[in-house]
Amino acid sequence: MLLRETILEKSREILIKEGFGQLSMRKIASSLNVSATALYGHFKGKDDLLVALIEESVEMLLSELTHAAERETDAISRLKQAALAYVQFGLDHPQEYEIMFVVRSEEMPRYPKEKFRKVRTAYTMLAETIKEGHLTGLIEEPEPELAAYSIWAQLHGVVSVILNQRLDVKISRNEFVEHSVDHIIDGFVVRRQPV
Amino acid sequence: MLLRETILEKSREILIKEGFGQLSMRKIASSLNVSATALYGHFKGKDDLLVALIEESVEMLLSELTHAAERETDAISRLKQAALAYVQFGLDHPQEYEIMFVVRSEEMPRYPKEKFRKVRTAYTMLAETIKEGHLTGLIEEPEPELAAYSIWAQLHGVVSVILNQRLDVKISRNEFVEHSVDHIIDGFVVRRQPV
DNA sequence: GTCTGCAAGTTAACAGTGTTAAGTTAGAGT
DNA sequence: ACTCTAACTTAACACTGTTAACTTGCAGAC
Repeated sequence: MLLRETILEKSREILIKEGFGQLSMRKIASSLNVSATALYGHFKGKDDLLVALIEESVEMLLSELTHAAERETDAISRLKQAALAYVQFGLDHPQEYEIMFVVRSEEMPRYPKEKFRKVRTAYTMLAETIKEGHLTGLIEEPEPELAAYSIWAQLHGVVSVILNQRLDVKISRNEFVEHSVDHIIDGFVVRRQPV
Repeated sequence: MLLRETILEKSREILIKEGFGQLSMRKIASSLNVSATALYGHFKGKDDLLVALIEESVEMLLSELTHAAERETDAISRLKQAALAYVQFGLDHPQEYEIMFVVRSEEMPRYPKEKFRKVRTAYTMLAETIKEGHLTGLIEEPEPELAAYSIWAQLHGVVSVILNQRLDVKISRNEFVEHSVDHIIDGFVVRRQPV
């Protein structure tokens, strides 16, 4: 019996091992010793399968973000740990990150915007933390939601540049990440000691 | 006579009108009333054609960045104008931006990293400006090249999030851009007046 | 003026993609 | 025992990039 879960498992395996470009319905099917059309009984199409993979990946990411944040007490540390965890997730799971944030909805006409809503949940966590930091006076930011999107975008940029191998080989990856995350987060923080 | 230039022109037309996903060798060829294989006399393959398109687009972007920067005198204004121009270019030319910065080199096995070097020239401009601002004491940044990459990554994130339609509809695009660019650039600026 | 060589195109074909339509098959429920 | 249905099959369509082999027209050399 060919279950939905089995297909997803094998798909993720191929995705991780060979990358998104190599993930084809026929390849998934044949590696399960099954005809390609068999998959269409469990998923409406490749888009549908991909969305299922994406939703699983979002769960993974959210769980890691929550984990990273809950170890800290003050809003700023939480923010920074979450940011670092976000970047780390991208670097540790490049293929998963790609299907979540790089694969354009345009390539998936049948799942336009709504299905991607869940992807956005990542930023609400940021928004909450920022809002909290604002209330406790640690962060000067009148518009937490806007700031959350802004922070998210900037973190996404950091991950993208590394994953797309656009970084100069002379630049240390770790230094780059630290420098960027510091810059992204500390910009929102009220200077703790006067200059 | 079917010239290289004509192919590039038509390719760009299709790219802009229908998007990267719709840009196929056969479509380019047939819209030029020519067989698909004819293109292979002028380009080694689709990768090669794409790289040619990318190089043209990089020229466009660099010219706009230079233009935006040279209107200003101090390093900070130049930096901010260049940053705004970068984002604006991305929003004005989404398809061109995509082939430059989103299409992964993994999808183009024959043009691994080296051919993408020219894309990186954008950041050297930033590095120069930062270095200059550092010398004149307006910017506190001991590592201009690292900072340039960091700024670039963050700007790229801002553009990506908008282009991939990941931004909430309730968030104003202009506000988002302004907020983000301010945050990205001002973080490097020495506070002009004490708090 | 004929002949050669080459550049620029052609058609046919291969291997791959997502997807649909129609047919089979095995097993559970009545 | 019969029917219905879920899960699968093969065949086919319309695409994709790319290669090999063939044609055609034109410029330059003798």
